[in-house]
Amino acid sequence: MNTTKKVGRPKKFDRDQALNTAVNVFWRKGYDGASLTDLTKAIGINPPSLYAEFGDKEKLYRLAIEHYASNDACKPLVVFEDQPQIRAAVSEFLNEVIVYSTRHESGAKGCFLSSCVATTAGEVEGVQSLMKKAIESTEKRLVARFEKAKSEGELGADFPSKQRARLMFDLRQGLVFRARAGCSAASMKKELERWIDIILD
Amino acid sequence: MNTTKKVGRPKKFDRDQALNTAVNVFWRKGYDGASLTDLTKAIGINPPSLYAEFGDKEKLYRLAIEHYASNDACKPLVVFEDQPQIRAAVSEFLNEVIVYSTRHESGAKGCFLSSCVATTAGEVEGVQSLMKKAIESTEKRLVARFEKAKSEGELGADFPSKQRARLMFDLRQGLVFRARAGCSAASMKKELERWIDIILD
DNA sequence: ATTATATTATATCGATCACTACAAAATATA
DNA sequence: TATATTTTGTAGTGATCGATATAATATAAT
Repeated sequence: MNTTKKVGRPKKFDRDQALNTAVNVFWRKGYDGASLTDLTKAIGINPPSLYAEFGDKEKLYRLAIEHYASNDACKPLVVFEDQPQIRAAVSEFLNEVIVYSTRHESGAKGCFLSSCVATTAGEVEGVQSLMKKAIESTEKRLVARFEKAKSEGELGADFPSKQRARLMFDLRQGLVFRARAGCSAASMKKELERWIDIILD
Repeated sequence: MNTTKKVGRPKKFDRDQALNTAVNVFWRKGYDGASLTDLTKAIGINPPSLYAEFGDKEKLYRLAIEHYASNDACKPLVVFEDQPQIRAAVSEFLNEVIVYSTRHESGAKGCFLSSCVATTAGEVEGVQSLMKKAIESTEKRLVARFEKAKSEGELGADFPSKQRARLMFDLRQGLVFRARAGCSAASMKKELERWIDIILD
């Protein structure tokens, strides 16, 4: 009864797709580097439509961050949760980090949060707390996967899930930083096996 | 014979100090977020002086990056090289990373390269290669310190210096990212002992 | 058909951006 | 003292920034 057609001229854009496009533009150019012209042209709408839908540039930016953080835009996490074997999960997580930070659809390298949003943490209101939330939420999911492996007997009962989740997450930052600097996927995959050992003990 | 006084009105600023100030401004606001007004006011000069000395904003930015990378502005590296014992060196390196990424004179959190310059890697010409150079130069110095410890018998002859240098460097990115997100120094120091073990085997 | 509603596209707004022309000021040299 | 040289401070430049007022357009309801 509420999914029926609405009165008035129909929108010519999809909100989620627009947010996804906005993420990609911000990812490539940064918050200050991305102009309203960049954003509206990429989304395919005119400024008034953008302002009616998202408020202003700052609000759009925060919405883009939330969209990225919530929408499984960070594929490595999904892979990590879905792999049935824990060692394969860790391996695929790190592999996927390398893939998505070197070949993302946005054309940008690295990670949206750590290679781009981080710059605005002290400048744009609310960004720092969004970053912290994203970190906590990600670590929580990493820990949960380790705990699942423990309950299934894949990992010992004394396996320090929280510690290893943090370790894996921090190592990830190194990879996406290298990717942003232009390091090749191949060069980053070299040490991967050793890292898996370290993470799983 | 060439350190004598120069003809013409004397400059009222020091080039190195100006570059240091520029680093701090860029660190806080990012490349696009830092306006010429921000920069000239912080340095204490007028726009024409800045342009005569540094060319333009983009060139100043690249010079600031080089200044930061070359001038031991990254204190953890210096500490790592100076500590006589290798375990203390690793410990002090990580400790110093946490200190300088949470309490820097610029007022900004994180690391200039990974929390700020990274954003402009695909946008400002030459930045990506400067980042890569900084990574390679840093890793070379880390490796050299490990090799020194090997030659002094502190580490076994089979210690994989290159691998551990990369590991330590990548873990560092995690710390500075957390710092940028507002994580406290105390919360980051918790896992530190474990990390030292991992790095030194 | 007419009306109400919602989104569109056009054409801008003042403010700020990076940058510079110009002349006064401060030094060394002649 | 006079001249050459260099940097300074003032006062702007056109361009682009984020954001909007206005009116045309496209739908549903009457």
